[in-house]
Amino acid sequence: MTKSGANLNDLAQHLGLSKATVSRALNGYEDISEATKRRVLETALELGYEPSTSARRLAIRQTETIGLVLPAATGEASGSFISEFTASVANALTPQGFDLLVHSSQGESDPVSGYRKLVRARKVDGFIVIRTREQDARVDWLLEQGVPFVAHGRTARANEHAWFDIDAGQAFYQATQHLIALGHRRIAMISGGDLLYSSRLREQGFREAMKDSGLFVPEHYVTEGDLSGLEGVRRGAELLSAPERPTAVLCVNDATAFGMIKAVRDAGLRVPHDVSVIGYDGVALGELLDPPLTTMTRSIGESGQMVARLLFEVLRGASPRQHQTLWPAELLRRASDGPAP
Amino acid sequence: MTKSGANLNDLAQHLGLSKATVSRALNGYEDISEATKRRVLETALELGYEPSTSARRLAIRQTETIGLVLPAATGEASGSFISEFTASVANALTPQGFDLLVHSSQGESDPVSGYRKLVRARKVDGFIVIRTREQDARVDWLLEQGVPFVAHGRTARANEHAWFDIDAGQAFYQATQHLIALGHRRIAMISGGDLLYSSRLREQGFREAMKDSGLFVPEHYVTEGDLSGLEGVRRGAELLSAPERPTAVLCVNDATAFGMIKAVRDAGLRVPHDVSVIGYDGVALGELLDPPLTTMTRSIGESGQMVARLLFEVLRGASPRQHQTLWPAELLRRASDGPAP
DNA sequence: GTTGACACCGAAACCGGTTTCGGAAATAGT
DNA sequence: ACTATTTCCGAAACCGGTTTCGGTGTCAAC
Repeated sequence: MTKSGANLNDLAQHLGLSKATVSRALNGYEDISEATKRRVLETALELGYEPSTSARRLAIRQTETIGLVLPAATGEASGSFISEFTASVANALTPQGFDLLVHSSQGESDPVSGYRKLVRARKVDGFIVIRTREQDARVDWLLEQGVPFVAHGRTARANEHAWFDIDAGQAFYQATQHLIALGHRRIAMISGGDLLYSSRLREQGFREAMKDSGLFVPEHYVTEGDLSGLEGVRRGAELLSAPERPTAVLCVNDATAFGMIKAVRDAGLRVPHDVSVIGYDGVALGELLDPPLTTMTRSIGESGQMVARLLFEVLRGASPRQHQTLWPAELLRRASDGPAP
Repeated sequence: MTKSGANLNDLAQHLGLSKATVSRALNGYEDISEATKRRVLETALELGYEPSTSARRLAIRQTETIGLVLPAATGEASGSFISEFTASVANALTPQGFDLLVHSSQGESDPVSGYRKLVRARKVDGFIVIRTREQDARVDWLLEQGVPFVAHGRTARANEHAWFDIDAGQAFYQATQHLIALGHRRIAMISGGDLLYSSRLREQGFREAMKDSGLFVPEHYVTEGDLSGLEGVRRGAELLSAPERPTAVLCVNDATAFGMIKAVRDAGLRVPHDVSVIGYDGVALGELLDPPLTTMTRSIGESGQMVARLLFEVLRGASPRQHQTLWPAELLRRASDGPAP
């Protein structure tokens, strides 16, 4: 892997200058004359010189790398989110000379162990934490260790760390209002439990909207899936066989909504004629469903960029308190919602 | 990031030994007595010593990192593939002490530039190349530079490099035979053009099976999508409005198949009663469709592990010729295929 | 009592950059 | 003309490991 010949020493000798001067010239220091700077740049180009990243990292005591550890149980549900998010983060890192190190914590029972490994080996300067939970062991540990990071999603300790989040609670509030405006009264929700803090917040958004409209939510109208389509089918079937069948069901994510739609079909009913269904995520496949899924969404790519930007601020030493960003989601109305029967 | 105190020097002094001895003790060299080895290990543990990865990488002239550059136009179609594949690769790399560096080539017109950057900066020891095309500029360049890599998927130069691939051609051959056995004669296919070499191979598998059964494939029966669901809808609509409407359609991937199913529905027909549809990929959401999608598949996680394993062989200096692996795919029969009308 | 082999360990070079500190030359100030 | 600044560059230390090459000390062999 060291076929490219020229290192800093070669370059310096070739120029009749010292390593120090060449290094500073290449890094644009002010105390090098314009003339030599130019000369150095030219010769560097000519010799095809490129600094060794390993040497650089050792010298500057930074890795210029940020870590992303993929959660263990990342079902198909969040597949496209993860790939798109990863790509956009990597993309935002590149212009700053940073790399993205992806680690997987499959097969490890402890969600923190991946982080611990990377920190102890000093392989990264900071982390991006995704799919946050309300009580998040990873966040606890990073906070305790004082490792820089920004979370995509809030936690119970959101006021202590930098985060970026989509205001899914607000989105569910509005979606609920939307359904109410369509005449629905018996509205249910398939939540995602504690797998995702956002799941609870979505639930709260739904509950508040109902309360604000003076509508009652029976106990069994809020049920907990696991963000998967299969659970959507099961929970959906339960909801539909309940004594007072709901006329609309909000789903914590699109995968669950797909399952819900299947459950409606299995029950011999139709969407949205008998039951309206709304999801969250905006996966492209929703467009192809029968009917096309109404959902809530926000550009994943923009989220990734935003998170990366926040992380740079944090690395620069900014207080996390000033780097907590909430963006609204939009209701993408397709055809799985309609007036109450 | 250098809060952890002990480095090799500290450790050596603390032990009254030299750096060299301590280093060799930690790396299990034979010329260190068992007694001191033990002593070193213990003290290292006690002091919480962990070698600096940056220093190590500089010294051994290796990065112990492999690069994965995400293709620019990776639509939602391959989202879950990429995330799952990435995770499994990262997972397989960890036990060997290797890291996965993910780079994105969004916004860059040249598919090679990402690779060039990583190689010049000496940030990786090798690459994993995904979504290969028949004429693949990335493979050409890596071959030319002599950079170690293994491809997930074949190319026109498959005999020159290491690769791992699923035998999708064979899978399509069998799927076609399966449809023929069900009585279908007018079978069409929505291909993926040159975006993916595998797409052509799938097409060939289909064509051969037809030929081997003495069936004719009209010109317009093989049409080219772009692997997206939307194109599936469009191409599907075209196929259905053709004079001799096909009774079965093979789709290059599941996303396209989803689109095809929608096209059938839009045309007022039913799957599989009027038209059978078969996809490829085995995405979980296919299970929730109406009807559940018949598809071809092979574990993505196993593929990732296999690719990683091959890469280690290549890095060890093995000839690429001995590291070309083809695995069969399986037909996952759900409910979108049936007897010819 | 040498000698040779062997088991263990240390000094120092090296990997390839960055950074501190100071010195020489050129310029400005009086 | 002589000092005081600047301007520009070099020597050397440093980052934290690995590796080469010897150099002891011990023990068996002769």
